[in-house]
Amino acid sequence: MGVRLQDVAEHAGVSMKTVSNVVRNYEHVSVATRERVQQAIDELGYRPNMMGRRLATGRTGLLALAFSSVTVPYFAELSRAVSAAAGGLGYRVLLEETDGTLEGERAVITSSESGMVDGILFQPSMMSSVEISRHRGDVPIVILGEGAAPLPFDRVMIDNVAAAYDATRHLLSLGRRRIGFAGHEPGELSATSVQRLAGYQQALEEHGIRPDPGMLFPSAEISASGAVHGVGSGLDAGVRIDGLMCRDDLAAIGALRALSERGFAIPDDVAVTGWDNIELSRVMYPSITSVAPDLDGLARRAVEMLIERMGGYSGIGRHELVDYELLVRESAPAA
Amino acid sequence: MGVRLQDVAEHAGVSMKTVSNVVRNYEHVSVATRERVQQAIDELGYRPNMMGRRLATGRTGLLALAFSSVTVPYFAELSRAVSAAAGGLGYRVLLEETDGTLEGERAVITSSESGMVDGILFQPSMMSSVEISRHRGDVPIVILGEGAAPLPFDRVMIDNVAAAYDATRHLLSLGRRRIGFAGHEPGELSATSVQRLAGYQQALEEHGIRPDPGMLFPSAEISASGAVHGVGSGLDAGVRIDGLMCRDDLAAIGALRALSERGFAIPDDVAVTGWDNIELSRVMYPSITSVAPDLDGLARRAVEMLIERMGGYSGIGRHELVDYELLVRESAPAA
DNA sequence: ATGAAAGCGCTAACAC
DNA sequence: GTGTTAGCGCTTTCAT
Repeated sequence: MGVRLQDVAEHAGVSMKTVSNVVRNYEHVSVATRERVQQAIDELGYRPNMMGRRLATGRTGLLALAFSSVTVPYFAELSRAVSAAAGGLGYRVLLEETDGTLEGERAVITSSESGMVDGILFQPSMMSSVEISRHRGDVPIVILGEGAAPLPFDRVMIDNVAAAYDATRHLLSLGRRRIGFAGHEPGELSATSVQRLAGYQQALEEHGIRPDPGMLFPSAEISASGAVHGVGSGLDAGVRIDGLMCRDDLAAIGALRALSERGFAIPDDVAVTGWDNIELSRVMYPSITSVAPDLDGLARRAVEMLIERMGGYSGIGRHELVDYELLVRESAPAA
Repeated sequence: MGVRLQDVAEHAGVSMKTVSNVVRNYEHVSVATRERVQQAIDELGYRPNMMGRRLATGRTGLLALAFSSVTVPYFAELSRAVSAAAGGLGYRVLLEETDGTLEGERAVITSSESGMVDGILFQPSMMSSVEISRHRGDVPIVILGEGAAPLPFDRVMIDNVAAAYDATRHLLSLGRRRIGFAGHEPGELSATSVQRLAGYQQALEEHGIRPDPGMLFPSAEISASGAVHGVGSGLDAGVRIDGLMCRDDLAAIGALRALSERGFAIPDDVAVTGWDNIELSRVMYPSITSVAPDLDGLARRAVEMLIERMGGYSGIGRHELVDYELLVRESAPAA
């Protein structure tokens, strides 16, 4: 294999300990020794072996970020934010995809116990709080998003009910009254959908509008094409709306297509809002008015809390909210 | 820390070796012993420690997949394909983002030498062939895509010139004659842009059309919004086209916006093609005619070749092509 | 079929 | 300031 610490030590005529000290920038090393060792390192092209170090120290410098799929733009953008936040604190990020299945989520939790990572940032979609909390590993977990979160765990999210309320109010301020909701699950609702629907409903009721179950357009799958069909079949069944709040930007993109295909003008006939502020929401035509979570803030707090846990902090679960903002764009412009 | 092999051995009243044999499904273990050990494993909740194993075996079971950014939909979809292919062969995939910078790419190559992964799938964008080939580590590398690829390395890609030729021919078959190209770099071209432009040019010339440099719409950045500006400013400068071949689907999405904003109907006024067949290309309105690489085939071959290299194969670099297909959709429908 | 013991590459007491 | 040495958890000859 490659060059070992031992080899460098011999080459420089010092002990392994000294080389190790140099490699890890330990301060109490004489300048002369340091130089000599560094030269040996360069000459031999020595690279420390992470596995050996891990075994000796008990830590890997790796955090896992687990979510359903990296092909969901929001998660891809979340990855960048988390990588940046973690990188700034000396950690690298290992992406784990769960496929949004129970088995996938369980596999992530289980494999985390194999010592590959020092901590996990987990955005659950299927696992229940009780099941997550059964995880009694020594690897700390911080929950991302509004999914199940056992009380003892830290969690970071935005206030989904409030943001959904704001988005719906925006649609109401445009004079829209027949406001639908699109993109939620057809059967049992995810926590995400529950909260966003709650904010939507609250805003309508405050305006004296009784939410109409007929104006709910579920998606067979949580994706853009799912929304194309969900919204499309509702429209074909004769449902008429003048506003549409979508569970996420992907659903909004699908809704845009379903509406356009049928000749509805956006925003004139139907004003549409999305959620997540993914990059493409700015490029769509029309661009999409969207709830924009403070992704950097979310990532930063999540990583900070995780590192505190890894450091031994064992206080009660902290549930923190980060900011969000309604970005008003063409699909539902200012009044 | 957690439960060790040692603990299981004591609990079951056998040696570590025997437990190890059971864990790794070694066949020569008596049924009785196996059962007893398995029970001890279950009772204690033992999970093998990957790091210890790695140190002892010299392998991690991890492959790195390196590309510029996971927020590029094509790379996200590539990740899925690679994960699936690798998973089937007993490997997990570690995603490495290079940010499309030289430092980022160098960091990936360098850190690979720290023993974290057994092999690397690398889609270069900046590093030159000579620099890549200077990598004399013991970690095998397989190159993905049409970027720089030193001869001694294996590489998998689709025939970019041929695919670009096909896409342009499709536009020509629609009767379009003023066909532009959008989304390439404004300055020095990437290998990707070079090849796609070559196929585009070839098709035009074969049709007796002299490629017009004025119909080239570079993007300040390789992204959808880059294309919005690139195509937009060309249009505003008075360039008129009836067909547009885009370097990738993101550029096509940007072009769609730039054209629509200015009142051009797609495909009637301008027929547009993309590249990569990302999920959203099917959902756009109009949906995007796109060059669809056989992603699964590409991922499978790449992983297979990498594993062969990891297994010690040291033949000359194999440069393989996988299939592609022009998916005809609304933005440039069949004639 | 199972056990004993020697490492894999590195770190961390503990000496000096 | 630097060297010695004992592990970290696991695999793996080599015996038995």
